[in-house]
Amino acid sequence: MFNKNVKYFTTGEFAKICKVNKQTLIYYDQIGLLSPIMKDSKDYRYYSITQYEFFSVIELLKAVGMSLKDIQTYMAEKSPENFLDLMRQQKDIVAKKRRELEMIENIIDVKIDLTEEALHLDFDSITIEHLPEATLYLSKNIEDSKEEQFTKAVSDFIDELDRSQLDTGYPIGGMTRREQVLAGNYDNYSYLYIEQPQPREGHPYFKAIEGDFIVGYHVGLATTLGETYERLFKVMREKGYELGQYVYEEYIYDAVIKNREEEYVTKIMVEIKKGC
Amino acid sequence: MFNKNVKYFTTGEFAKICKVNKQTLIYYDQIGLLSPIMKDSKDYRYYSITQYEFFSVIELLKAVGMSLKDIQTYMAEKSPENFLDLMRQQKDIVAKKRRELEMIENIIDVKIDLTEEALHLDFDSITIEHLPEATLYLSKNIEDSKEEQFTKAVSDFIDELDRSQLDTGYPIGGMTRREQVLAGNYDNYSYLYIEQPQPREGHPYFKAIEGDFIVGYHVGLATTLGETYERLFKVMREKGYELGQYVYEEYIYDAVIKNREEEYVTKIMVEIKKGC
DNA sequence: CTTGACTATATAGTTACTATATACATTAAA
DNA sequence: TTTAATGTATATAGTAACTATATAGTCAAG
Repeated sequence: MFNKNVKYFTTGEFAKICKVNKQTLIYYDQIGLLSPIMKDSKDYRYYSITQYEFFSVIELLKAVGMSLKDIQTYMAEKSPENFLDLMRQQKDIVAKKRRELEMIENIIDVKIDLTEEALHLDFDSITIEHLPEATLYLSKNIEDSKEEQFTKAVSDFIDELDRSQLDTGYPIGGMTRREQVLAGNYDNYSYLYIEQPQPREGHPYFKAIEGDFIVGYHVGLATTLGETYERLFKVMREKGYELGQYVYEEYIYDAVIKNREEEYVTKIMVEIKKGC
Repeated sequence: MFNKNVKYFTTGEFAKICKVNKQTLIYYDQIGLLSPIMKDSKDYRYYSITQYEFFSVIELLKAVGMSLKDIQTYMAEKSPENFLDLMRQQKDIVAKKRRELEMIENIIDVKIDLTEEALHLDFDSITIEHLPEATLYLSKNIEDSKEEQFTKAVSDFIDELDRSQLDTGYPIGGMTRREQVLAGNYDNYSYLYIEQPQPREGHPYFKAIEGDFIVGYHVGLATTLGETYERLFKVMREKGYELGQYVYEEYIYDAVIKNREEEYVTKIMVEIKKGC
């Protein structure tokens, strides 16, 4: 829309308009993606303002993730129809990217909330809490699983989190069945789980029961988890409770937040019921 | 949350879980960003499942645009407080990125609409149309401007489009004042403009008047625009109209869509009024 | 006991710039 | 009018974050 074709921009001026490095324009010229409309006898480049519209489409296509090579391939076969096709494809791609960012925003919010909460916790405390019903997405049953089975189950679980966008930012936890806990096998999980604060249709969710829990924190290596379990059970017995169906374990501080394994913090939630 | 520390993943298995190339994990190990929890005597790498949480945070930070170096810098100084700070920063960055993508989605929609419309146009037709009021964002006045002034004005205009997110995907057009058109100076624009279908507060917009226009299309180089203007004026006179305040020019097909300049199409909208 | 699938390292290639070195051109100030 | 600053150019090297390839050692199954 500028027929003032007499008026040209030098490489520096055009780079400033485009908000890129001058070298980038020279590079685009070299690879033949965007060449100046004119070169003078001294090989000085001159760009016309019509080329800005061209440049801004390149930027658009770059922003949606197209490679310069693919952009070039399109530019070699320009037509209104091809442009329409391209735009329609990119529309879907960019919508997907936008939704991904929205998911990341949610995950970040969850991480902020969880970390803020963790900062106010007293890791020495053992409390009896009434927890509301929670929706959990579970892995396959992994109780007594062998190495390959466990590996496969974890792999499948994480695959599904990715595929179905079930990664909410909440930690991945482990549920251990009452009988295993009583036998001292704290690390023989029945399921892995991840909390779903906004459960969606079409997934087989597990509803963690609403009820009373003894909640405590284990600071240190997983190998010494037994000590914390003993402390919890002591309180449980003192208060006249019996072990419920499941015990839940989640990392509060892990390798993402703490350097040394001895500083990792595990939250343990023991389902309890009044002894008869 | 997995104290089944006995169960390890080989590089290949872990790469599959993380959905990355095996070489990428080796690379991360080399730069010290994410090293396996264990190496055996044959230098085989073994990852524990706790490292997946770590990996997924790396992915999150990468997704919001952090460099591996910056991620590494954070990881060297981990603490709940630093993690919180980091997440709060990233929250804003990712929100900005999301809004950018939303803008791109809008631009793509506009480009699709405009291109679809263009496909149904008859470029030989000359029509008299009643156009509704339109909101335009204008450049500085560039009538009779010298080369540097013009360059500066264009540069400032485009800067402002970027800064204030006024790039709607509509073409940048040129408005020429009646007197210049009458004198045959079709290329002496008074203003550049871009249409704003959803005008926002706080900008000095120009309201293109609602009224009758002669609309025609010029196929070919801008240097021959005069011919099309003559055809338009002929129709104008025949129908007993007089030239209104401004003439508007926009590219329908430009370098983004057509290869050869002779195929470019310019839409010309001539404001008209009934002769007295 | 060999075959196929895995592991490792080392090195080179890739993309899209970005920086640097060197040389020539233009412009503004002394 | 010369000189200094700023601009242009090319050529080449460096960068980030992989990715591919070549070569060699390891392991488990038939």
